[in-house]
Amino acid sequence: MGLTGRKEKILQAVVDGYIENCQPVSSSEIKEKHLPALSSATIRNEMAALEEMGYLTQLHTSSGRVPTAEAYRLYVEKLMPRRKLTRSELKIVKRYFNKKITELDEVLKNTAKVISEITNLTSVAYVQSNDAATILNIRIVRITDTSALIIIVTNMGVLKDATVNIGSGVTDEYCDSVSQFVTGAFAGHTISEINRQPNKIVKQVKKEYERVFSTILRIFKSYSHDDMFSDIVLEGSAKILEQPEYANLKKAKAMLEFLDAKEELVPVLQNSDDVNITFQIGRDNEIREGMPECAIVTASYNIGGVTVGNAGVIGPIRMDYSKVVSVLDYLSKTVQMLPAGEGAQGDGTDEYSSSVTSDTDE
Amino acid sequence: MGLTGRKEKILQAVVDGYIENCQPVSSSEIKEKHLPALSSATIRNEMAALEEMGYLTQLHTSSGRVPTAEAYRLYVEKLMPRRKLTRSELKIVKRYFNKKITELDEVLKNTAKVISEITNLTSVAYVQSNDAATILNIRIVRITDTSALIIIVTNMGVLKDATVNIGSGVTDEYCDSVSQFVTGAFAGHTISEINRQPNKIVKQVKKEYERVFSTILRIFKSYSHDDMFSDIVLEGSAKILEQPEYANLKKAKAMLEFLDAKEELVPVLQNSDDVNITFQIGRDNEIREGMPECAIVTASYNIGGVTVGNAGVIGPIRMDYSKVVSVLDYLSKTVQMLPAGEGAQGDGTDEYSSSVTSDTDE
DNA sequence: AATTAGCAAACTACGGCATAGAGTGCTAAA
DNA sequence: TTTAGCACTCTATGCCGTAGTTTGCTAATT
Repeated sequence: MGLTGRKEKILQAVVDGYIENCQPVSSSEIKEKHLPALSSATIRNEMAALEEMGYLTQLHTSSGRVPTAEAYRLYVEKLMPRRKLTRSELKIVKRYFNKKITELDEVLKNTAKVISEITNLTSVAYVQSNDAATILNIRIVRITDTSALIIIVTNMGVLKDATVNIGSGVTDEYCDSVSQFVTGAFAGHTISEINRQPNKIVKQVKKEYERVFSTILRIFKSYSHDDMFSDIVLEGSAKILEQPEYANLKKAKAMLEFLDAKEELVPVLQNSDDVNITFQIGRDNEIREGMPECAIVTASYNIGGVTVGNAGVIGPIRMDYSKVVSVLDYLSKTVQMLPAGEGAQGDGTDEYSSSVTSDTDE
Repeated sequence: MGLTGRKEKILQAVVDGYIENCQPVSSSEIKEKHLPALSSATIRNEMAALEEMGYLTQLHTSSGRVPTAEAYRLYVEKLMPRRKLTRSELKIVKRYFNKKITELDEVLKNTAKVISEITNLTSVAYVQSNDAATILNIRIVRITDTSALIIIVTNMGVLKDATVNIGSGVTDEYCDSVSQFVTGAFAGHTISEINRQPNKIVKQVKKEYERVFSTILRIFKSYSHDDMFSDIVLEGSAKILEQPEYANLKKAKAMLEFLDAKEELVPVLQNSDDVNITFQIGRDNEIREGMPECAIVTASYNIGGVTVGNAGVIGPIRMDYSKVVSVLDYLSKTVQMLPAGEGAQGDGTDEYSSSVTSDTDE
């Protein structure tokens, strides 16, 4: 069922007004600020209709109207104004990204900080575990007489390094031969392929390579989708308390507890890969049970078509979606993430660094 | 000025009572629960004296007494009961530490979680940057044609690995020769020695090694005390809101903002190395300016006489110090941290794992 | 000299009450 | 279809009085 232009205008006015003040919006307020040509009575009638349609509610019979979650969904889809970042907002971005950034962790942290600072909401960023990486090379490096370091190089960067304890005296020659063997075995395959059917890919393993071999398999396992490894960063959790909807201590606590359990946030933050920005607006079934009422907006960050991570905000359903979208959009376009997969280690040189361009292009 | 035994008893009763209920303690309450032999009037006189001495205050003329910060300081030093962990508390410890733990990060996180869960306070743990580690070996491993990974092995574990970009085609032979050179240059020295006078330790560097060399120096720099690298973990920040003293939204927000700025927490958490447990009880000059009123109790964790990190709690001045101390004490004695320095990488095998003994020995 | 009973004074916490103000829905007129 | 006018509903706020708690002080007691 479509909305007439006037209803749309009024709905937008209510949402905008409520986002701004967190106060029920009255008919006279709308008349004055947005539709002076109409009388408040007419606007009241339209608002009553919008309530009938499920877009508005009242807290009590003599209060103004408040948008429903459905109204916000329509708002982000059609109604909301598309902004660019203001000069001062761009300054904030630059402040965090103009220096050389050498670690993926830092990019994550800074992204989250920028988002939180500009939107004044709690933000979250994380690197997605990605088992689509293809193995290029595996190196075993002797550390002590009995232990060695495993280095796995993929097309998305250096994966993870774990030390493995190899009973007796380890020689460099032994390491080289294991390196050759495992590289030969795995190179060219993606991690998910290997996880799915390790036996098919590798037919036979020499007895003395067993230990290294199983350790490597274990590392791959930790990258599978089921047992997701991911680095998650939260910024500005105190900002939750600035939102009037969490002024109630009980609600504030529920929200903070939700944020505290970082690991459990991951499934909630997952968004569909084909869309750049995902909205989850207080629809309970979409999100974890027992979760406090809130909205989550996330953007996925891609490198060469592959999603490497997500970043976004968590806040009350009444949030400034327009601003949030503009920030997420801008960052996803301009912050160049390191061309390395999850768990990649830092880079001591200047070759990779995040850059921010001066202009947005919407 | 010493306290008579009776005054001590009354003071202890007030502190204990206030810790338990967060309610001003009245003379009659003390009479009933602790000193039935005395009249409330006598106790009132003593309490007035304790107020005169700076150990108690009242919120208003007709309220009971509340301990001052000074009272808590005396309490933790002399008055408080020394407990052992209860059976159920030990269970919590075991729940987090009975599985194999392979990464220092995990130990940190679990330590913080245990502390937070048992004390019901916000806890914090961090690994101290330690530049006392001695270099054993440095390996340069070829990753791609133009880049290599630097692995630094110290007596405290594998330090950090950074990729370095080496302009033209990198061969394994080149890597080996660089490895030999830098190992020869640095092995046997501590990081702080190298940071202090790199030129004295290494006289001359071949032109083609320059790049790798400077990258390594930069890594060492990041471990110096000035530019501290440290991993800091916060657990249960939502628990702050359970404390009545932060029921006020403004105070809660101040506290959460303080916790949000993790980096700034480090200097606050630093404690004197020679003492096992350090108390900072609302003495403003000791702690950062603008900090909300709170108490911080930290324990330092040592391996072989070297402090590898700290862990503790942050909460209201009125906290259950007795319980806090018993937990910190127990953990510092029984959780065996990984024998690896800061920044050590994970360990894919079972060789290192944290263990928890079943009994306390106080 | 120390302790205690008794009592007035101080102060908070709470519930009830009345009032002001904001906003709506409805009806009848334009 | 729109609007003016009005009664009705509900919240928010401040005021007031009362009940209850705890203290400090004084005078009596041990």
